[in-house]
Amino acid sequence: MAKAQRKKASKKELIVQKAACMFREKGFPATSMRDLAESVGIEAASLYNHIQSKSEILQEIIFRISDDCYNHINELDNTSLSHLQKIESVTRFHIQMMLTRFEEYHVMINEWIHLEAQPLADFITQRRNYVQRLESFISEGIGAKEIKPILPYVAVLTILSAVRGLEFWHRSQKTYTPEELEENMVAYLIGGLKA
Amino acid sequence: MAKAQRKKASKKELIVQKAACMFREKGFPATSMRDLAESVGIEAASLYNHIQSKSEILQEIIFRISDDCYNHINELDNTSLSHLQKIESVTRFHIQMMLTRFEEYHVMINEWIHLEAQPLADFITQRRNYVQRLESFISEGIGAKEIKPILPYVAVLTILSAVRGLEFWHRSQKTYTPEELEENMVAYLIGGLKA
DNA sequence: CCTACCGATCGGTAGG
DNA sequence: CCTACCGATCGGTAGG
Repeated sequence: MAKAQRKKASKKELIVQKAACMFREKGFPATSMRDLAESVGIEAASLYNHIQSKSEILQEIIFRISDDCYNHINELDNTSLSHLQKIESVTRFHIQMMLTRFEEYHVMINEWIHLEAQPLADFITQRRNYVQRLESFISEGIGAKEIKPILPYVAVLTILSAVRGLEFWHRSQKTYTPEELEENMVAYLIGGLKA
Repeated sequence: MAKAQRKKASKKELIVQKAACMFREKGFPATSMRDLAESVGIEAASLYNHIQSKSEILQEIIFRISDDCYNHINELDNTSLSHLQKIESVTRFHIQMMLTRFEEYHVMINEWIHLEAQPLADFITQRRNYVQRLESFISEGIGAKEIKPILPYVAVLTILSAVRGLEFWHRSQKTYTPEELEENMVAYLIGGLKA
């Protein structure tokens, strides 16, 4: 890769990171390109040398995370984990996303409505698909008597939403360690599923 | 109450209801007063005969719901419910809020960041207070051996966030009944706490 | 409740 | 990467 390209790519990367922070703090519509430019350290007009549009930035943030989630469950197919262990793995994965890639994950979860028509449709399809695959882990686990009878749909929504609660820890900071939070939440959510 | 006042109050009510719908759909910053006026059926300027400002509407929506939540746990003090039963009652209360007062509850949960400085500070204080009182239900329940040992903070965040998952049911609509959702979620969240 | 309009700010472009 | 600037739209007010 040529030096100029590398430099450009890393500047774009900086813009995307700063944008994730600001979109999380204030929301996508309430973040102006001028605010963003200031936090990057350039003029608003100069942003457009690195990105196409405001909404392109949102797309990048969201689909990077969403693709990572999708890849994670794909990899589970090649393992010999039980159905319950797969659900546990997904739960831990989301908890870690929330704890270590807080800004981007938060933006995906809270700002996806502001995607433009086509990416929005793609996102919704991808998420529905994702939820359905998790539901099948649950229902197969119930069939195998690993998991208590429960509506798989409710179990999946509960797990995926519960993780959002860690947002508040991220705000208040430091009273508990990330490990404590993860272990307690896993014990609650996975323990509650065990047959 | 004079007839003119009653009429005015109900018009304001209509504005607040329509605003709740639109804030939920598009978010507070992305909803313009012109959009809102159109959905009410008047000109944008005329809105200001009934309300003071855009942010006053947001405040009304949020504090109505938030006060109702707060009142609900206050009433629990006068009951002889066990600690676990109190947590169950709170869980059901939030599930019902999500199912029956969807727009306003959703706005409270997702748009509170857009409150102005003073109401924002009030909201954060009230919510922290609320969370702490729920934590004490949990820790007393653990002390009384009604509830499994768990970090009360994690249990409370998990329950309150889990309810947010029902947002997606509200979107997709009708595959399951509200009762099924409530009973399944309560079985999962409360069942998972039982000692 | 409307018409007319305010200053501010938005996302984005031209041209260098 | 900047200066200069575009048309559009924002929340809100004046005056009737």
